[in-house]
Amino acid sequence: MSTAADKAYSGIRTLILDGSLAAGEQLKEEELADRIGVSRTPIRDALRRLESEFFVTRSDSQRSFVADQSVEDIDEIFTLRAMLEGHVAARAATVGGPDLAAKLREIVDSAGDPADVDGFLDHNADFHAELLAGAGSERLATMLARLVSQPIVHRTARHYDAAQFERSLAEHRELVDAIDRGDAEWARSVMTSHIRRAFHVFEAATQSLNREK
Amino acid sequence: MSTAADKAYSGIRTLILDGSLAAGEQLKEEELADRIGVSRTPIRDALRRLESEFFVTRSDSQRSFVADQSVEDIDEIFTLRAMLEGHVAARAATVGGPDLAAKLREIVDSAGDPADVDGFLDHNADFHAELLAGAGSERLATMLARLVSQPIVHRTARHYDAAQFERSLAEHRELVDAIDRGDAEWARSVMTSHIRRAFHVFEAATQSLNREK
DNA sequence: ACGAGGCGTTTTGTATACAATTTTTGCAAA
DNA sequence: TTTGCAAAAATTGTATACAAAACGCCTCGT
Repeated sequence: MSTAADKAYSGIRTLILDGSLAAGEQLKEEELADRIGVSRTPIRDALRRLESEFFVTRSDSQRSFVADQSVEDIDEIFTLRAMLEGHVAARAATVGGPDLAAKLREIVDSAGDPADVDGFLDHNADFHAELLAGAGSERLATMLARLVSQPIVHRTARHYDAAQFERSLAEHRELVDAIDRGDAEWARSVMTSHIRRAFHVFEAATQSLNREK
Repeated sequence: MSTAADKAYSGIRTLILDGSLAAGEQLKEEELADRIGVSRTPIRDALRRLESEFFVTRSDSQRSFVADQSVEDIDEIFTLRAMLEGHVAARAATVGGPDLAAKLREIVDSAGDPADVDGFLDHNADFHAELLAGAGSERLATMLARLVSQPIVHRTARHYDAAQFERSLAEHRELVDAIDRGDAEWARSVMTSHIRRAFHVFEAATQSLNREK
């Protein structure tokens, strides 16, 4: 977070995520520059980066807008994520083997109190990161990073109850078994279910939220 | 191609693809600026864009390098592409239906002389574009665009013989049938084979090329 | 009323100077 | 020789001024 470009990036990202900048709204470089306190140059950098992560879209004539994330969009994101992470799991099972399984098992076993949401999020992030490293595919890692916006993961986890945390852990354990045995298709299936289930938790939470209005 | 940024983008891209800039070589903004005849600002833009398309990577400390595309990298690209385009085909079959099939059939039927490589490439691009539009997923379209470097598609097609062009057309026709009937899994399978086969043509061509040395 | 075209305003694009950072170089001491 | 360190050089980051392009509004003609 040391450079102005990073400041611009996380600044704009935050403004979008907390709703200060509404979906569909136009992003004006100069206005953002004033608001964040840097010049237009790092703002432009940040906009390009946010564009690559689908937070911002550009019109045919280079104007930037806040991308809207409807439920359909989020469904699409989870679908793509399930596909890509399923592939990661399969690859990890093929190339990682028992060595990778051992490392992952260590992470799973160190999981703390299921009631601690932040602890779970850290553990979850560690697990997925180690798995991604184990699959050894740079491109895949980059594509996933661009696709998976952590705020969505966090919002999803905040709606987990104790049983769901347990289930998530159990899925991780099953995934480790699949990788230990080198069964790619098993690993893929477990991961796909894992992500799809997360989507439906998210969806249910969103709907109940909308009903409240 | 009207702006300086576009000029920088395609200029650098060309330098990479024709080998003037070797894989792993460092890209210096000022040097590129001199070489292409624009200032550093549009060069930086272009580098970010090329980075999002996996042509350029950046070190931990922001230096840019030409990404090397080994056979393993290309295998990975085709694998990811097969997965994503397979998904496009499945989605197109689900949401597009007979209407989309009719549009696609029109394109397939207008295919010209199989011996005309450029004609085939145009036809092929039209077909895949229409299919992508039919699937109606912005994010998927963007991800694919970033992943699929047209030069690789072109290089692959240059190694097709008449029988392979015919087979490619036949696969397109089968895909249209699958979409017409709304059979998502059929569509996915056809597309996956279509891409995997293209990979192996590319691979074979590359290997025979290496043997010549 | 309605569309075409022109003109001022707003917004993005580009060049350039300077600042900050990283890498390399050169030299001295162990 | 090797290591550590500091100065120099190379490279990227940032601000800013000006250029170019896009947009919106208004008028004018039909």
